[in-house]
Amino acid sequence: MTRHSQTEIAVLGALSVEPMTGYAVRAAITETLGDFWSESFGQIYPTLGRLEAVGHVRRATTGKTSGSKFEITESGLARLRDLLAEPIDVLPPRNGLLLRLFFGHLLGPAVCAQLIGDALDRAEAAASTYAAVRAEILADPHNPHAPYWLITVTAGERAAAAQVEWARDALALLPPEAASARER
Amino acid sequence: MTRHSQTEIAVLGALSVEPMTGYAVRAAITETLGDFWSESFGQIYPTLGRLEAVGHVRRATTGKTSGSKFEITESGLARLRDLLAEPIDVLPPRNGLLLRLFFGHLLGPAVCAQLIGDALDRAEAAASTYAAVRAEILADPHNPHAPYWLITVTAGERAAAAQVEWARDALALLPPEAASARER
DNA sequence: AGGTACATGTAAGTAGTTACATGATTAC
DNA sequence: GTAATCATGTAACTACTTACATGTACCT
Repeated sequence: MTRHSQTEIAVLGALSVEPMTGYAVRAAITETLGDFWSESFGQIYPTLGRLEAVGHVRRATTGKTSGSKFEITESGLARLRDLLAEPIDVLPPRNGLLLRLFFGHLLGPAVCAQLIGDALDRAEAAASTYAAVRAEILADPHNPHAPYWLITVTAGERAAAAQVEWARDALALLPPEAASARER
Repeated sequence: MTRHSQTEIAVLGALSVEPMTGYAVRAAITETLGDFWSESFGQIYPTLGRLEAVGHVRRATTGKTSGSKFEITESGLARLRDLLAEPIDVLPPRNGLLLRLFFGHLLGPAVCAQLIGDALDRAEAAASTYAAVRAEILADPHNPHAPYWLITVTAGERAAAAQVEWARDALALLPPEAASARER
């Protein structure tokens, strides 16, 4: 059972919204999907090449000598629908923060407090950006994607809020510094 | 900047709690850290071999002919402390569910409702198991790991609760079936 | 003219999974 | 005796990242 790349979904998905260069695909993914997806150039260009070879994507030259816009073809759109309908290939979880905290006894309360505090800051920062994204989506009510994009933003908001609450819980749960600062 | 494996942390961490066989390391990781970490045999045994070669782990033969208990050495414990203190190597996010929902317009509300419903079920199931884990930790109040393990359980509880809330939000946000069942 | 952003790609390497092979021990 | 579980490993493969190489377009 070979696991297959979901990169194709992200690339075809980006091109389904609007034709763009590979460079712009990368920018679109990091800016728009950045909170729950990521791709590097080393993945995007080979993927575009393969998609072009099988006709799921077409290269429309721009006026300029460098760069070309990629646009999705009918078969590419069909392929995207198929891929979206396939079962989700769940990655094994790998949460480095929780792994460290699980062995936090060896690390000591002070270092753990630092780790949790950093996570709290990141979560608060994330939470504050979602409001802006939400407003942006609501500004274009005719976009048929809007309800779905609101669903993903909501996921980000809920997750960030939960992280903030957890971080406060966690700081309260830490043992007092003196008690276990230095034990083997 | 080569990224280095955090597998070593998980393996040394497991052995720091108690000496055990490689097989048991795998079991301990999937059972205890399963919600936020995972390792396969293909990673564990080579890692144990490398750790043994540099003396961070020692093979204590059991009475039986097959299998041997691995135990962490002093240098292994020092190594673990170092690794735990290193900056967390964050994996790029890859959430297949949100990726699909972001392009949910192409998938249609019915399929999306199914995806969200499945996620809701999984989150509710996860939430119900955390209570048992919490009780287990609280049953052994002398364990110095207890506060840290409670912190990780709390993370799981908060995340699961947030998922449940999000799923309900999301189902409410989905456009009515007729509106976008079949377009473009 | 020089710097920054745009644009496309490749090469090398890591981390990880799955599947396979093999055997010992335990429980029934 | 046989099936399930315990136990240790290896081989093949995939996905992915980073770093490099190369060049164009635009702005000042």
